[in-house]
Amino acid sequence: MAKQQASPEVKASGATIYSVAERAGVSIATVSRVLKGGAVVAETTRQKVLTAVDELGYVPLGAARSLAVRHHEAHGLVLPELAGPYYAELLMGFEARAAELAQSVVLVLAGSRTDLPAAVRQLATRVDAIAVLGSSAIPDSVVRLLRDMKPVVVIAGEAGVGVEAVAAENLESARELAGHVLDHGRRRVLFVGDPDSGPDHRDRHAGFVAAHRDRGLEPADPVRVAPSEADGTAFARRLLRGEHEADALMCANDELALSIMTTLQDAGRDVPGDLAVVGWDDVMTARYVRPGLTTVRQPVQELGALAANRLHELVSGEPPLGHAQTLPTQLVVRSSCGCT
Amino acid sequence: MAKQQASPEVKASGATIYSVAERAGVSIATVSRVLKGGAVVAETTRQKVLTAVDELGYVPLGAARSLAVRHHEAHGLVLPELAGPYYAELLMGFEARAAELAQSVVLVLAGSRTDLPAAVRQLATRVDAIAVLGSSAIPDSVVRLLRDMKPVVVIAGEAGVGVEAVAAENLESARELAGHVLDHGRRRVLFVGDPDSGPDHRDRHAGFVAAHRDRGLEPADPVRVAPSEADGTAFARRLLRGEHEADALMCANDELALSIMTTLQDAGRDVPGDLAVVGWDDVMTARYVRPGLTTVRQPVQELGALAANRLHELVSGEPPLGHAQTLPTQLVVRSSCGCT
DNA sequence: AGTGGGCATGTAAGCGCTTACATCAACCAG
DNA sequence: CTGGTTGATGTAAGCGCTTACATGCCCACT
Repeated sequence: MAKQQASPEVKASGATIYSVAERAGVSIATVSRVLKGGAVVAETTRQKVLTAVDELGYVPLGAARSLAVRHHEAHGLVLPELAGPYYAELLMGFEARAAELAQSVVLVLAGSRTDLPAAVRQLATRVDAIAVLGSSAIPDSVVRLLRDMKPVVVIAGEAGVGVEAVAAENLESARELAGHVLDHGRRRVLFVGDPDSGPDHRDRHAGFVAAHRDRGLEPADPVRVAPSEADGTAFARRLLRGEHEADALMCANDELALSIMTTLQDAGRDVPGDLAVVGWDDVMTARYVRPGLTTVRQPVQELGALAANRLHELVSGEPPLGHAQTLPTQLVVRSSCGCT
Repeated sequence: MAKQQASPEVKASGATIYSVAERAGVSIATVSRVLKGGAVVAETTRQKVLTAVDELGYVPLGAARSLAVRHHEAHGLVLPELAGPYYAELLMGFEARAAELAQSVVLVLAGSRTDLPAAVRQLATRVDAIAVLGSSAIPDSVVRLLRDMKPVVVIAGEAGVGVEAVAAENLESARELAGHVLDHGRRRVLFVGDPDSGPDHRDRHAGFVAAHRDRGLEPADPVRVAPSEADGTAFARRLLRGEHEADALMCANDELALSIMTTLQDAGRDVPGDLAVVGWDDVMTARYVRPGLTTVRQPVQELGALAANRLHELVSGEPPLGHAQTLPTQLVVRSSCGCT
């Protein structure tokens, strides 16, 4: 019988640092050193180890390493869902920055969990720090829960004791946007969206109010509508039925604005002639519809990256910031507001 | 001096199963049992433990558990990026199913990695199985690498030795879509997209060819264009300059179709009068543009869920399927194809 | 030749869990 | 009473890594 030989087709595993060490004829410490790199190892030894790793198809067990070094090298991210471009972009920015920092990202979508507290509790078990989206879809209680387990940063939400926040600017840009609409001569502009659905939308509404006050005008009460296509369409129908009076709509996000605008157009209304419509987010569709949707662009990816970055700094022991970090936004004027 | 007492404001950690056991006056085995549930523990003991857990703010260390039980209870997912709704939806479906199966999901975006092989190698270190998107953005070498480390399923890609595949149907629906366009009387239809950018687009092109052959027609050569907005716009400009001749375009995806369609319209061309345009994916914008974009809807979320499911079955020791699993798609006829 | 200092490697002690097995008390049947 | 059950808990052996420290070797000096 010839000497035994590992068949290369075998799906690996079973190989541990011990089997590698044995095959290479060295100690496990040496294997660990060559795998990690950076330590002094003789070149010939290194080669022997690398060969053994290869032949055995050795894949280190992350859990063992994590246990030994006592951290996970992973960040958690909790988002409501991924419909629409906003969260996806946020996630891209987050993941990209996390990758640079050599952190894995483990994702939890609140929408698909029947037991969110349990899900985040279990998330906390396997990451070093967690970013959460500040949204009504993610109750405060969850943030509090997280907070005394791991470092937490809230995205587009509010800072609190033990919780940092990063956000895009809302109030001033909303004030600017609403002002822009009012300066077109519109006098009955409605805020469509729910100021209570999160600090983000609350601030947009606050800007809406401020712009009116700036001009000595009295703002109308907000029309409370969930920020989704379906709810936008439903609102548009009510508008068509005459249940609301308006010459302009400032919507809490683009999905709302777009669904409303097209529903009105399909019913023969002229936008912006009869009614101006503006949104928030600058989603892809905003530049494809006619008239182009006037909206506000947020640096969403940067926001995600910033969150990942703060998480890492927090984990690395940097002191928590007392205040929220805010990123500037940009008014994108197209034609739906009445501009030509 | 009064007895020492833990302040509740302290950010936890440091607490281990040992400290909990000590505080509760039991052994670590008992703590483990109550935390895991399902084992016989006296009610009074359970309460003592729970109280101690609470007071100490104990968060179990996932790595330690993983090491002891010898699996991660996590699935990896490798996607090219997250721009556009396709991948985001896929991810949603994947995450939702993974959640049901109590698996964490750790995400790797190829786009943000300078060293993808290293990234996936390190991913393999911390998950039990991995789903990869079959795309030219993710080289085959990466899939092969993964394959002899962990169970792998390729999404919208090809099965191979040791690699399962799940996909949405492409060929027949493409044949149907192309046939639909041809049956409108169009005789010079161009396939816009790159058949080599992945099995998905390759099959769509194959369907395009088949539909021509079905009718005794000779298909034009594909116009090789990357499936993105920018490349679509560039192609549209070439078309306007007369560099291509066509009365219909079958685009590899909606982003391409939409950017081409609006560029043509902005230049005064009539769609579908002068030129019919159809896409693939049924993104949100497809129903907002005028004319509505005729396209094909894929069950993207289900595809993600299916992948997560197979991963779990594979991990649980079920035998690999020899063939790819295919989900049906649905032709969505609007007006851009020439229908009224 | 003797000695000290690097360099390369090995030894072994954890890291914080799970779990098979051992123990022990309480109880019941004989 | 005694021995066998049963139920609740404890004991201790890993799981596969990292890393502080110990060891041993080779060589340059004196």
